Amino acid sequence: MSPDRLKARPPDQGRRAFFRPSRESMRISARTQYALAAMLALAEADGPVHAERVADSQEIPRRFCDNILLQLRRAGLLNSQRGPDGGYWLARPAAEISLADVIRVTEGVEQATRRFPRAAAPLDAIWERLRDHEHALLSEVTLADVMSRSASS
Amino acid sequence: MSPDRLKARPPDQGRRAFFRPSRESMRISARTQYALAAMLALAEADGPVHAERVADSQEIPRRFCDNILLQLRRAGLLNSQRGPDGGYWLARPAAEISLADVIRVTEGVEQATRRFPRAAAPLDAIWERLRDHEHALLSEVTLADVMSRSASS
DNA sequence: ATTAATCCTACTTAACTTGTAGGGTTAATG
DNA sequence: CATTAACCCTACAAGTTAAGTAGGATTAAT
Repeated sequence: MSPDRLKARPPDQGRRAFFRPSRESMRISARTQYALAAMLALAEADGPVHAERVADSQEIPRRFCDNILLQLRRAGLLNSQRGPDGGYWLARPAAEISLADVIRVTEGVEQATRRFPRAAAPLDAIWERLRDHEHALLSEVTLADVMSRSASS
Repeated sequence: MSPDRLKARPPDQGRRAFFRPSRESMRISARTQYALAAMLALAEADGPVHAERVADSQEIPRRFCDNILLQLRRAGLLNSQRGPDGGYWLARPAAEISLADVIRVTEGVEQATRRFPRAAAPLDAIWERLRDHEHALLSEVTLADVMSRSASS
C-alpha cells in the first residue's frame, strides 16, 4: 500500500468567531501610542499643559502618563516646569518633530540584530528595505502634519 | 528669580558600549526567521528532507524546528511523510509561495487592534499605510526570488 | 519486531509590557 | 514660611509573549 502522505491542510476557514486581521506587520506598543497621543495633545496647546490634563484628554492611565512624559523630556522632545502652573510643552515646533523622533524614544534601541545563516541570509536585504521605507515615512511625517490632515498623502 | 525650567536633555551620546541601531520598525520573531530559513532550505531540495537536516543546516534548535515545520504543514505550505525516508517538502512550487504566506503562519493573527482616541486617531491611517506597503512587498517576493538573488530590486 | 521518522500536547523559563507605588523636589500663593 | 499642586525619580508587580523543551504517540520501511 502506498504511503499515506500527509497533505497540507487547506487554510481553516469558517469557525472564526470574529474578524482578526492577519499580521506580518510592525507592532506598536501602547506606550508608543500614548506617547504620540500626548505629543499631539501638547502640539495642539500653546502653553504648558498639566500631565493630568494630557492623561485625561488622551485616556492614558495617569501615572503611566507621568512616566512617559518624563521619558519624552529626557529624550529632548519636551520641556517642563514644576510647581503650580507647571506643565509640559514641546521643545521644538510641531512641524519639526517627526513621528520617528517620538517612536525612537519609546521603542528604545534594539539589541544587535541576530544574524541568520545560510539560506535565510539573503532575507536581511529584505528586512533592510522594509526598515528603510518605514523609517523614511515616519521621519517625513511630523506632528504638525498629523494635526493638519488625516493622513499625509 | 525666574523659574528654573527644566530643559530637554540633549540626546546622550557617548557612553555607548556598542552600536545599537534605533528601532521603530517591524519586529521579526525568531520563530518566523526559522520558518523562512526552513522553507528556503526545502525550496533548495527537490525531494523530502528530514527535519533533522533542516535544523542542522539552518542552525535551528531541533525540537523547535519540528514544532515549526508541523505548523507550516498544518497551514498548508508543506507536505510530509512519516517513517524512515520520510521528511518534508513544499506543498507548492517555490515560485508560488511568498514570504507573506510564511510569515502569516508564524506570526499568527492579531487581536482586534485597540482604537486610540482623540488626537491620536489620525495615526491609524499612517499605520495602515505602513502595513499595506509591508504586505505588498512581502506578498510579492517569493521563495524562488530569494533563492535567485540577494534582494529583489 | 525494530527503528527512524513525523506528530501532538503540554510545559517551562526568561524577557517584555503595562502599568502602580511611594515618595522626593520645585515653585506659586497667602 | 507653610501649604499645596505640580513635576521628578526609582522600584516593583502582574500579565503576556517568546523561545524553546519534554514526553511520548503514531506511522512506515526494513
